[in-house]
Amino acid sequence: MASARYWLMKSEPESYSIDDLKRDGKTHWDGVRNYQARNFMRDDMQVGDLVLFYHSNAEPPGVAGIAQVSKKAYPDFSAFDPKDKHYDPKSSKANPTWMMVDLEFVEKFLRLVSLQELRDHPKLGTLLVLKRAQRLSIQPVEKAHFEIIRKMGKKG
DNA sequence: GCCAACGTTGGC
DNA sequence: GCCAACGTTGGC
Repeated sequence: MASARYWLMKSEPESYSIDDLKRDGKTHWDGVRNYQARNFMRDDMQVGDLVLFYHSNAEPPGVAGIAQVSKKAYPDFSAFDPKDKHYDPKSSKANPTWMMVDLEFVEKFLRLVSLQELRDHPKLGTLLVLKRAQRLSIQPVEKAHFEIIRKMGKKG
């Protein structure tokens, strides 16, 4: 079995925050409509992979906590529902275009680790989320970077 | 609210 | 297959 991977996944806290995940315990990550992000979920995510839960479009934006992949990729049923915001008529049940994974809550950081703090950290230079206009909603993260950010979130 | 950057669409 | 137009993301 390949070793666990680490990820960063963005969510707008107004639609789904780390507190929502804490309340729910787990959730399905529906609504991803970007091929690169889908491929990460479909091809690379394994049960047990750890995820930095990132609040985007927030004040301030940053990493709010940690989640864990609890179910491998399966068809995103929100694409089949004409009433759903993320409905995609090109995706059929017989041949689904879009996939999702399930995430379960692991921990909420003692404090939000802001995007600015990530930028200021000397060892996080290649972290993808720091790149200008990096819009990808699911990004791979190096283990060393994951550990640094987790530690930042555990300090007051 | 602005707008740069980027992915997708569709005309040719 | 090119590329302009368009829609979306997301920091500021």
